[in-house]
Amino acid sequence: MPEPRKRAPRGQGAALRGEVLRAAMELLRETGSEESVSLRAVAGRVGVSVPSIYLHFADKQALLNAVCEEVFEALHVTLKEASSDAADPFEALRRQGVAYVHFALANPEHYRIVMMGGPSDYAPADEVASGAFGHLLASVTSCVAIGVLEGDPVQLGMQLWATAHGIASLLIAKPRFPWPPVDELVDSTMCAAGIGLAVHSRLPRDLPVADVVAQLEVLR
Amino acid sequence: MPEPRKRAPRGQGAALRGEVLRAAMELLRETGSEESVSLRAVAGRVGVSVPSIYLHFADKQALLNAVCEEVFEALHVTLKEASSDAADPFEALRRQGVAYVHFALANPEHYRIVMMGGPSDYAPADEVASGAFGHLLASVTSCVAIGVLEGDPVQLGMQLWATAHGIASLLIAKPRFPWPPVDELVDSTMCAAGIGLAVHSRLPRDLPVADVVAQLEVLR
DNA sequence: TCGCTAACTTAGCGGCGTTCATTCATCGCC
DNA sequence: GGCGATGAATGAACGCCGCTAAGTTAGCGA
Repeated sequence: MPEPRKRAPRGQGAALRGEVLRAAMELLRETGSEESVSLRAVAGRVGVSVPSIYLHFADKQALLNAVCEEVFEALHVTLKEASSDAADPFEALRRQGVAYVHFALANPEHYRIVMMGGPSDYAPADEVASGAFGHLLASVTSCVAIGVLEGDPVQLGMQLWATAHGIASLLIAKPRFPWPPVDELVDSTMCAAGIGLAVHSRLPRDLPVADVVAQLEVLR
Repeated sequence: MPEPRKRAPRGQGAALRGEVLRAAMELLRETGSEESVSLRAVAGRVGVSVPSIYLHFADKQALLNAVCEEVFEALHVTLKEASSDAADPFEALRRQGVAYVHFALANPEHYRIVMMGGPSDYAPADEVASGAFGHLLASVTSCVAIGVLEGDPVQLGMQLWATAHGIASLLIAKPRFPWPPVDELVDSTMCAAGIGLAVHSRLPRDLPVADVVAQLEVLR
């Protein structure tokens, strides 16, 4: 039943690291649940004994963190592609939000361990975090530059991130909930969030929302 | 070391259920991590043997689900109180959002198992879900009635829920992230979300956001 | 006093992450 | 060709976990 693996030649011990990482990601995808990614299951899939994993990963968490790095990078690439041919930075933001949620739904367990895990689960390295988040930040900064958004780009970026994450993580955590059609929910929420930020940032504090609504009637 | 517990009298077997549930919630709060709430730890705290728990809960998940029910109900009460003295339904929504995030941050592990757990972790009973969510829905419906919001109240409610959840769950999952001041982040995001929904729902499709922004200049 | 039964325990299963001492296989070197 | 050195990988075990089956204790009605 198990497939034994040939011992790596002298200098190639590190090859096992890649195989273990690969097996963990596959198991996560195939089983769809983190808890069934046990070291014994990973070792069995690679065709190796359990303690061999400890030659390349300090503990199970380190292995999962390595998985997270991969996922984070894949997310970064996805967001970059999604927004590459946007007409303007605001449109780029919307596309990134939609792509973000779609990525999460396409890789729910991967997304879960990266973004919904325990507080100690994964603290992305600075360069990794600055990858995906930095890309988002660049679009936000462009929006501020052309006057569509106002305020601190970091805070604006986090608010948009939180919005996309809110939809993604709820859809993942509560799949049985009677959600409306996902695409419409995602698109509409991201649009509303963007517009909300644009509008809110240039409103006088505590202006009754009714006044805003009234003013907008002329746009219809 | 452990504190033995006196056997309950004849008809009072169910008393143990309450003690177990209480101990589980306390452990969750004190340790701040779900994984250290083991049946052995719970049983030890109650002063009882592990299998006794199975007299009242089918398995560990059932115990955690019972914890979730308690948390959900507490959340419901919190939201109701927060919005009870709001001037208008839109203000009620904002207050509910802020209270929601504060509740989550005050009870992070409880919030985690209810809202960020595995897909099978907790499917709230209909009457429980309709409690907290129903209350939110009522406020949304009022907003639609007075014309501040437009559209399907259920979808609008879910969008607001997702926004609040996004902030709460990110703050819980990534506590080391350099967040801006929480109160301001929460308040500003909830305001922006509400305004965004109000504005977005009454805009022609694909209206460039720049037009909206230009129109709003008069409000300054 | 006896028996029934609710309330609870003892003992143990298999699986988990982790560790330590050990074995195996390959390499450069004489 | 033999051989020690060393990198690659292992076997066995520990303590914890959720869970189960079988057994024990205590109080009530008859």
